[in-house]
Amino acid sequence: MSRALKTDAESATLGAMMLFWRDGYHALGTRALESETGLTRFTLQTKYGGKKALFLKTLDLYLDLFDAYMLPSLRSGGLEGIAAWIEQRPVPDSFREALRNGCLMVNSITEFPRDDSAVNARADRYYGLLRAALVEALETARAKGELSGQIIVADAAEVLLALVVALNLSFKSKAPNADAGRIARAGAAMVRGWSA
Amino acid sequence: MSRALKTDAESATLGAMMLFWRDGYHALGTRALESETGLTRFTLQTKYGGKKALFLKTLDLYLDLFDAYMLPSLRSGGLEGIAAWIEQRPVPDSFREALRNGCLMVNSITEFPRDDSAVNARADRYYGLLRAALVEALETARAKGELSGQIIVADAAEVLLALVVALNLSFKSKAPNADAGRIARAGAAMVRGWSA
DNA sequence: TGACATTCTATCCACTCGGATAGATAAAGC
DNA sequence: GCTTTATCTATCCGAGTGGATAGAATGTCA
Repeated sequence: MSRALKTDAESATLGAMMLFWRDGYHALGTRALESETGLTRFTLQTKYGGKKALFLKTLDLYLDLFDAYMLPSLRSGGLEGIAAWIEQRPVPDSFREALRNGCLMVNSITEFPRDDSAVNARADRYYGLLRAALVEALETARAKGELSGQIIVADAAEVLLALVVALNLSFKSKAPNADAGRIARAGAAMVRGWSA
Repeated sequence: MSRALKTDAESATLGAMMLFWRDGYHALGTRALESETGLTRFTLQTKYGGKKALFLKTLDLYLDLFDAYMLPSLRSGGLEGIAAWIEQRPVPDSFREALRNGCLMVNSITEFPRDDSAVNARADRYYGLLRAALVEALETARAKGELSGQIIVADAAEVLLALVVALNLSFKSKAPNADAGRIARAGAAMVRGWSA
């Protein structure tokens, strides 16, 4: 029974994610959401619970994809793997263009009030995932004997965490001084300098 | 001739800056701007040229203050000065609370489209100011003989630039994993590890 | 084929947005 | 004290917001 949806839930959420990523939450209207994803405003209310609820769903999807596609190659590559990951993040081709809009999570942290607990919960997951992956990557490098004894894994992971976040921000800007390549090259050089 | 303004231009711009800083551009309406700063919506149009123009003015003011109050102590402090600056940014008391909303420039980069040239011009200045101050600080440290010969100033400055940007982002979030202190301590430790 | 459940289409709603305008008001110069 | 000039107050505007709803359309199952 029941009439078919114009767009299945998966592709609607993915399309919405790309739009929120590009425009931000406030700047994207429900009518644009409707015309660009095939999602109906009626369905947005009855099935997704409104704009904000759908947005949080897209944030969750974003983090799922981040965890599934970006982090694995970081975790296992050793020291040179970390450096290479920073220089050229392993982004699926379909996301290459979207990444020019920075990181949906970073963008969302700045766009919502400091005490938005729903967004903070996602931010917590984001930082947690990234930090854990960096720690794992560094510990793998240490186990392989690649890492200088002077390097403290926990501290190095924090510095790399900051580096990744800053890269995500500089992607969003066209300002020449915000050139991401410049930051990435310096970061990769730093990592290579950590070798034993 | 002419009636007096309810609020002088300087305090109106400063007040508007704090509000944009706290709420973001889209989330702050002209009516809230009016009631919280004393600025009149009439004056906003006739003297400032509308909401966006005023916003850009507050961005310029923000960068002026950043240059005048935050960067000098960074430039001149030597290696330990850099580490201390990262751990405890020299923020005037009146801005302590506002800084919980992150950095107005960082927030603005994420909030506006990638090709907003007016915002990009300010972002370019921000990155330029910060990078130059970091380079100067590191070169001062080198001149004093404090800096290890293995450290390349240009690369180290990029890493510190990323660290500062990431700190500004983590201020904005209440997520436990985004704790700024954690990042700052690791960054300061890294800087101290650069000593000769 | 007809009953039923669900979505779609098309409005409608109350509200807010940034901006514009007209008449009242206040300060300075003559 | 009157004129002049700029700002204030109050209102209005058209457009857009997220959300709600009623009737038409569509798909499944008995």
